[in-house]
Amino acid sequence: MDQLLDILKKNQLSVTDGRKKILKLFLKSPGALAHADIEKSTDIVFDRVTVYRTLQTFVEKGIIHNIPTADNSILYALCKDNCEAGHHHDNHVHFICDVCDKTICLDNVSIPEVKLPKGFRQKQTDVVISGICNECK
Amino acid sequence: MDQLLDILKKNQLSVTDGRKKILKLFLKSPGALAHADIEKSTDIVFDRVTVYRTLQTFVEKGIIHNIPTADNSILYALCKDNCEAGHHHDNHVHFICDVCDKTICLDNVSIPEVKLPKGFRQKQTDVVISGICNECK
DNA sequence: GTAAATTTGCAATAATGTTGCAAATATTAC
DNA sequence: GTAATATTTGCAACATTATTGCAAATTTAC
Repeated sequence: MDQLLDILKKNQLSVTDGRKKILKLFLKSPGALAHADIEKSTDIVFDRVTVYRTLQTFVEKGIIHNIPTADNSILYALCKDNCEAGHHHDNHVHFICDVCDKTICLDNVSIPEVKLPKGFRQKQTDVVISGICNECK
Repeated sequence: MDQLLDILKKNQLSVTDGRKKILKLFLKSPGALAHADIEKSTDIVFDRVTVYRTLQTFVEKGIIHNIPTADNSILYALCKDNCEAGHHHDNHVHFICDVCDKTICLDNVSIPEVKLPKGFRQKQTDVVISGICNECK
């Protein structure tokens, strides 16, 4: 059965063309996507606003998560199965290639423990590594 | 002697009111600053463009560095002494408080080693932890 | 001090993100 | 399938954030 429908229905979302196409993009893409990437994708001819709202919905439902970047861009990537709405268990490292500029989720590399000073309570840890990826070198 | 002048001259920058005031803000601030923080600061009455260019110059010279965030904001923080132009040795953890929304450089918490898959070459590692800081709890 | 180099502010422009509302589409009940 | 209801989409307008060129002002070097 169709994976797209499956994901959307599991999250109690109406199945629309926009959501299907954007979700398909994520499933096809090896790395993370910026809003601009999605808008520029020739497959998708939807309004800017629709893209914004779709991404927002997907984040709320836990289908995708956003990745911290040092520049001002917001990147989104698919969440693994164990993400629920509002609860992201996104404990892998993100890699940004300086050459091809792509962001890749290193699902196999887990985030190391970090001990914080007294009084700090830790909720989420993001690790972003930049350098040269395995395709560019 | 004046610390501000010292830093600016070491980096071969003209000493101007704007640069002095913005640099002073960073020296006073315990954590990281967003562009908006700097603009809103009552001390500074410079044009937006000047703030943008000053921050850009400071980053290029290695005086400040930017911090990755999961939302769209860009945060800047002072670099420690061992940063050179273009080469940031910014190996500490950044903490973002969910309550007061401040970003703090945890200079004492160093970044753990992360082993990458074959073919990846690592240049910089950023760790951003969010939660509740020692003042809000 | 003066000349040369740099920096600043203004204006215009571009890019990015948000909101309200009517039209279009999807879902539910039958 | 069709009708009623709920949701989503696109448009328009607007708000925020970022960038560029150029003349005026400031800083530096002499």
